Amino acid sequence: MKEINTLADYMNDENRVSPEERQRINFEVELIGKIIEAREQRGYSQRDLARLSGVKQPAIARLESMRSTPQIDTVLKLLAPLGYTLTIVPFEPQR
Amino acid sequence: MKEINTLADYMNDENRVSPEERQRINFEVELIGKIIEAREQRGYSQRDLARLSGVKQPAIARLESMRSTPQIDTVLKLLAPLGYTLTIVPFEPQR
DNA sequence: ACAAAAGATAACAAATAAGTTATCATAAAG
DNA sequence: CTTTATGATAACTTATTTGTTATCTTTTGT
Repeated sequence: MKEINTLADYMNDENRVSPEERQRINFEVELIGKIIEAREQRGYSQRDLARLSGVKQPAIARLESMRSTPQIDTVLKLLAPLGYTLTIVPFEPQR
Repeated sequence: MKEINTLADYMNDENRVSPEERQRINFEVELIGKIIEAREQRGYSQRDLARLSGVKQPAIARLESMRSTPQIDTVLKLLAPLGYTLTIVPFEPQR
């Protein structure tokens, strides 16, 4: 039985987290990070971004603290005023 | 008053659809198209993809006919077995 | 010390995505 | 013609997101 001490250990354990699931979680973390980073870089408060995106401040707060899994249109509404969008790209499950 | 005859006319009318909203709708259409296309290219039925992704067949059918706005994790679950994922990229609202 | 702004959160309602189960119509295959 | 596979859909439940409104705490700036 492999020792699991950290979250990284857990995430990298093939028997517990599949490459697909890891990819998905990584993307979600990256996405939230990017939104927070871009928002702060532009000097926007959550309320500013709420006004610009049409998504309400409590929803932004929930999302930024990863207590919800947003719908795709919510994500795009938030990214747009931050100067980002999403694209679909090929993905090789790295073995 | 500008004449609106087709959906394209409507979508391209700056006074009705903002660049951000157009971008968002374009992405969602592209996404659905890609999922259908990739699924069929691989010879997968909706039931096949349901088994591979963990998303149920009725949910896939609703999504493919654009009668729902999926959550981001649902999108990623569907894209993974099709060999795709999402990335965040800069977006210039074209004037 | 005070005021203002920020992020977090609580509590509830409204909306909707997703699961569940079953069935239907259609098309393809035998 | 019958069977089989497929996509669509119906009906209902469950789970979750989002909106709404309000408040709280903390931080920042004066």
